[in-house]
Amino acid sequence: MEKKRNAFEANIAAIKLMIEQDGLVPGDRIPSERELAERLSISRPSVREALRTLAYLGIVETRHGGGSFLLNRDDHTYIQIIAQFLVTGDSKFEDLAGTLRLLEQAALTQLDDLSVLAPVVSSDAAFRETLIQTVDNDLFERIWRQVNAFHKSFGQGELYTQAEREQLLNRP
Amino acid sequence: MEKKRNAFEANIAAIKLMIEQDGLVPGDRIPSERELAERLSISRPSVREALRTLAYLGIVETRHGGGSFLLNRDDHTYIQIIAQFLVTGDSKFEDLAGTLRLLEQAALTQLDDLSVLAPVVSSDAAFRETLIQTVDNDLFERIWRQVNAFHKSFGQGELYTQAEREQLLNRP
DNA sequence: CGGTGGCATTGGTCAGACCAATTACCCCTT
DNA sequence: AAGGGGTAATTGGTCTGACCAATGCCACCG
Repeated sequence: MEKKRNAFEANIAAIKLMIEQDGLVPGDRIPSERELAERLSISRPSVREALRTLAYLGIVETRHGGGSFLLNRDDHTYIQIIAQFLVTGDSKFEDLAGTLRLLEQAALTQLDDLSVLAPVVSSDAAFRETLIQTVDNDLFERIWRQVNAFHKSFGQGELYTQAEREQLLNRP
Repeated sequence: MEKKRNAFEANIAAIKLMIEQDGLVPGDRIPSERELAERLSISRPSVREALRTLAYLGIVETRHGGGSFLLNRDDHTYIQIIAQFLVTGDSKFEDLAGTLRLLEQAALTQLDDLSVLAPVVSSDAAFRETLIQTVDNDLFERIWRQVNAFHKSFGQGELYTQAEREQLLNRP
């Protein structure tokens, strides 16, 4: 019952919970701001503060006069938006590349048949995409995809050179 | 110039620009909501919608009665936000355990000196915690921590048996 | 039957008010 | 003069109500 402390975040959680309980799926329209305010017993400005944050994170989309809609999880743009604030993020950029290498290294140790990678060894993106999909773990794949999107938002090129990719296929 | 399209995002950009132009550094106090509204020629509710989003992303912190302060970028709570959305909803439980194993497998391949793990081989939690820390990658560690927390919330016990942990130390 | 204009709905923005927490400041005591 | 305490000003938190702007629905008209 820690009520008073985080009313704002509680409102965000309440809206997300309501979306869940109403069984809304991506593309569905969510209740109007006025209806949300009434159902949650909060004011419309409070609803809006939560809704704008969700919209900024790319979880919902609002159309003037039309309503608010639940977006696909893959449409989330918050990573690019957050990256906008990381003007001095060079030190953390190494974390991104390092994490990607770790994730892909893990996938590689799981892989028995390396032949599936041979056709895509010439493309960095396709090579890594294929590698991750061999794991067949939805959560793992989502994590990789988000980190990769974050990494790409910094405008970097290939993660491995062609020679590195070929070497990875011969090692294990 | 700028279109009417995205007044909200324009407000966020304007606040960010003002922070830059005022030469504010992490820890500094930013102008009050009322002053921001006046300087940007927008209403206080509009200022609040932008500020609340920045606060949710961990870029600023607001203290009731005290003001709003610029946070250190190294806090990067945005990673927590990203992780929070990665590990919500329909993640299958077996994906959680599988992802943890993958992450720890990746850490293991990076580790040269296995002796640091010997003292903690008797404890599943300590073993895995120590293993992750050897990577020295903040983003990687946070991702692991979030997945592990979610896994624990399902009330599961040890991820590896004692025999499995000892085997991991002898393999490479 | 199709187009179209009006009206209800919904998001966008604003002004003002009041409460709650914090901070600043002045005055009194020592 | 220095320190402490209490009060007023400042600031964020929330709400009410209002009006504008964009959209969508639907009855009406051609």
